Amino acid sequence: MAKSVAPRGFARERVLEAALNLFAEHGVNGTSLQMIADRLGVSKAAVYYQFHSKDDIVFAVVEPIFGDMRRVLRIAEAMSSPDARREAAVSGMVELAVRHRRVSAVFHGDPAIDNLVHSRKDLHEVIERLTAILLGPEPDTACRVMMSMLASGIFSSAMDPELADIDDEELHRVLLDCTQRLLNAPVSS
Amino acid sequence: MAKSVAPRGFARERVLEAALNLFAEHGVNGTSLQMIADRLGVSKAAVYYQFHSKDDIVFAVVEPIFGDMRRVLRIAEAMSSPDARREAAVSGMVELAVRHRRVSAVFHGDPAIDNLVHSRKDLHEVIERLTAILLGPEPDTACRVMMSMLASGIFSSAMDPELADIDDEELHRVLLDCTQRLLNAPVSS
DNA sequence: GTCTATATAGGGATAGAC
DNA sequence: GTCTATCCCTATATAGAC
Repeated sequence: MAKSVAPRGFARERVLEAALNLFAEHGVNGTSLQMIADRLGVSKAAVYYQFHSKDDIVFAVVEPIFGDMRRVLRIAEAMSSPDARREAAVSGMVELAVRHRRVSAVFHGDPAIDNLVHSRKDLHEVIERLTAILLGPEPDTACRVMMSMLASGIFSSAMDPELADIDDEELHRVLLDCTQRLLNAPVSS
Repeated sequence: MAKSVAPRGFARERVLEAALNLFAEHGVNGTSLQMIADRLGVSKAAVYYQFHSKDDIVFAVVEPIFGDMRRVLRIAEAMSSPDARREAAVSGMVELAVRHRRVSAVFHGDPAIDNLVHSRKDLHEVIERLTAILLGPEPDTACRVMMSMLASGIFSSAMDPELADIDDEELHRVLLDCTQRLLNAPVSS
C-alpha cells in the first residue's frame, strides 16, 4: 500500500534534470524529446509517460522559479515606499538568480519560454507585478533602460558558463554590489 | 552588360530582412525557412536560391555586426593603457548595439548563434579579442561578473521590445551613462 | 530567377504490446 | 510503468519544369 502514481518519484526528476541541462546548452527549441530520452538512456515514450507534452516539461522546469518569484514579490509588495519595494525586489531577484543558477540560462531570453509565459496568465501576472515594482509609478527613460540592463544582467551573469567557477556565495555578493552601484548612483546628466 | 550574379540585388536583402525579424521574435531555432518564405510571399525554393543553407542566412545576418566589431577592436587595441582600451571597447559596443539594434536580439544569447560563432574561427576570434580587452590582464571576480553583466545588459536593452519607443540617440546616451556608472564606481567592499 | 514536386530526415505525439 | 512500433507533420535541401 505504498506509492500510488509516481514510480519512485525519481523518473520525473531525472527527466527534468536532463531537460534542464539540454535546454541550457541548446535552448528549448534546439532540444528534442529524442535528445532528452537519449541522455537518460530511455525511449521517447518513456518521457511521454512522465509528461504529456514538451510544454509540460518546459513548464515544470520553469515553475519553481515562478514560485520563488511570487514569494519575493509578496515580501517586496509589503514594503511601504516605492524605493524600498524596488530594493527588496532587486535583491530578491539576485538571490533567486543565484539559487536557480542553471535554470536562469533557460529562463532568460529564450523565445520558447517567452511564449509559454505569455500563454499562461498565472505566469504572465508574475512578470507584470515584478515590472510594476521595478519601474515604479512613472518611470523615466533612464530608469527603464537601467532596469532592463539590470534584469538581463543579473540572470545572464548567473548563467554565464565563463563564471561557473565562482561559487554561489561570492557571486551573490558581487552581483548585489553591482546592482547597488547602478541603483544608488545619482542621475549624472 | 550590367549585373552579373544578383538580380537587382534586392531579393537577398529582402530575405535577410524577413529572417532578421523572425529570428528576433522566435529565435533562430524557432524559425523555419518556410516561415521566412511565407513572410516574403515566395516559396522555400526561392529562398534557397539566394542562400544555400539556413546557416548561410544566419551568417549573413550576423556578419555585419562582426565587421563593425572588428573596427571597434582595431581602435580599442591601439590605445596605450588597459583602462583606455576597455573604455573604448565598451563605448564602441554600446554604439554598435544601438546601431544594430534589431540584430542585437539575435546576436545575444541565441544558442544557434553561439554554435555558429564557435564553429567559425574568424568569428570566434573576434569574441576572444573583445573578452581580452574587457577583462584585462588579470581580472578579479568582481570585474568578471561586472563585464558579464555589462555585455548582456547592453545588448539586451538594445533589443528589449519594451524599450522600442526610445529613439536611438537617447538610448545611446542612457546606455553610456549606465555603463560608466558601473565602470567608474570604486570597488565598495 | 522563381516555382512545383519530391527526397530524406527528424520532430512531437499516440496506441498498444509487454 | 516502460518499451516497440507507428502516425503525421514539418524541416532542410535538391532536381528539374517553366
